[in-house]
Amino acid sequence: MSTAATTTASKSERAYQLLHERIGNGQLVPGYRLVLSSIADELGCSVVPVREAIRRLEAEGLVTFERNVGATVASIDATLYLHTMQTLSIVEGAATGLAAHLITDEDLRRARELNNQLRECLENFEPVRFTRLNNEFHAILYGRCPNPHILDLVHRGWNRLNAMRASSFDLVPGRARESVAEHEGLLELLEAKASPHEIEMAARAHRTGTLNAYMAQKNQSPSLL
Amino acid sequence: MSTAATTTASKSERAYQLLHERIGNGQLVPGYRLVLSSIADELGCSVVPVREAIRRLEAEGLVTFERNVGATVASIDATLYLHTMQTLSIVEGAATGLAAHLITDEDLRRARELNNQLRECLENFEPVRFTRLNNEFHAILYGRCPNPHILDLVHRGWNRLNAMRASSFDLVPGRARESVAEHEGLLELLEAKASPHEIEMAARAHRTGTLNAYMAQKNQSPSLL
DNA sequence: CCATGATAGATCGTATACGATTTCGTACAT
DNA sequence: ATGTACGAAATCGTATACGATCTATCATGG
Repeated sequence: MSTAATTTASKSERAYQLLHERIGNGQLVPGYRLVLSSIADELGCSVVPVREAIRRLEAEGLVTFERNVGATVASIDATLYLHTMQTLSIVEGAATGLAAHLITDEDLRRARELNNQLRECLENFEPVRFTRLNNEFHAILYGRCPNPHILDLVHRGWNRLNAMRASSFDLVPGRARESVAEHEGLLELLEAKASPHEIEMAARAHRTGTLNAYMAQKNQSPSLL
Repeated sequence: MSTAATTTASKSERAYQLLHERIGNGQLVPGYRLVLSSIADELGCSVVPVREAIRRLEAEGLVTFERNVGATVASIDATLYLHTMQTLSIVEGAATGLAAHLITDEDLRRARELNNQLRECLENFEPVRFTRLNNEFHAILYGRCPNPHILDLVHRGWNRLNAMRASSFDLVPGRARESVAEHEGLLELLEAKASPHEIEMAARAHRTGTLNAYMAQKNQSPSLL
């Protein structure tokens, strides 16, 4: 009956999505205390669905939960950031490598167009748009990965990283420019039909910010971090 | 007061662990219907904690859940098995590579001892013990990985795979023997202080069952599957 | 002034109850 | 005999209520 999107979403699902979005866009900063009853009141539901939503967020690492104490938005730590980024570099690299031989010319064309738009963002200093387009760019590169589990891990990693960046870790200015250049290198590898392994390692290195070093000394095996 | 282990574990935690174990050891076969009220009765608690436990299991991929219908132990599919194994190969490989430079001589000694015991299991045909010792062996190799997120992913992968094997996919007879030989190769790489990248790829190839092919043509970049 | 213990408040954990949805069996019409 | 409609049973989804546990505040003694 409803032409709009699923209006039959369960309340726990709505609670989950609301909190997920608010954590993702920085409305809920790390350390913020999530009180079940307050959230339930705001959503106009009881605490049971809210509890379930929070446990799901906990499973994704977006909130921490302590028995009889409560939930707080996961706080950030340089080590945590590093670990998350490292994990993402591995799974996203693998996804990109697995997707490489399935990517279409149209995908590559769109990716190249996005990368040009990223350049514009750099010149006009549009960090928000940059982040969005950057996500789109990478989503194209790994999107054809035929293994849904790996794609799921990539999304989880992005979510965690996103939650972190929105709060305190923001783009390192110089890094963004470097990133766009690295994208170019990735596109060239893909267009040249390089081996999946080489593409995987390049995508991984891009995340770890050492693609250039990798390209310079690619005969030597690259360190993981 | 209680000298025994944590008696204060929440009921949802107990429900989770019970179901997790039963799925892991094959008591609950894929396709089995998990009815909240029945489990609640058996555990002597209400349905709310059971529901939470089941959603956790769902998040790990051990059960599937359908709104207003119920939960069933995740059924197995050759594709699902392949995807799970592939994911595990990637994250476990990465974990092993990251752990390589932290592994101790004592670790290697124990690993070698375990591998010898695995050989005994082969000769005496002890598949159950083989599986247990095999898990221990790999746990030693990747155990020193300093990134807890990656370790978590490895454990999730093992759990899913374990749930599958216990039910219908069992050890391929010939593969077990091959596996022990590949362990030997891994140990040699570790003892020789090979590069993390090389160890990562060897560990990954071991999972995908193609270490030998990899060793034979290791100049060429190995395909991911 | 500081340490310690008790009390009150806040919050979580779970039991119970009831409504919503699905599924399955049965009767009926074709 | 087969397909369909209807109704009952089963099961999930969530609201509400109450007990358990933690935290913070404050009084008391050193």
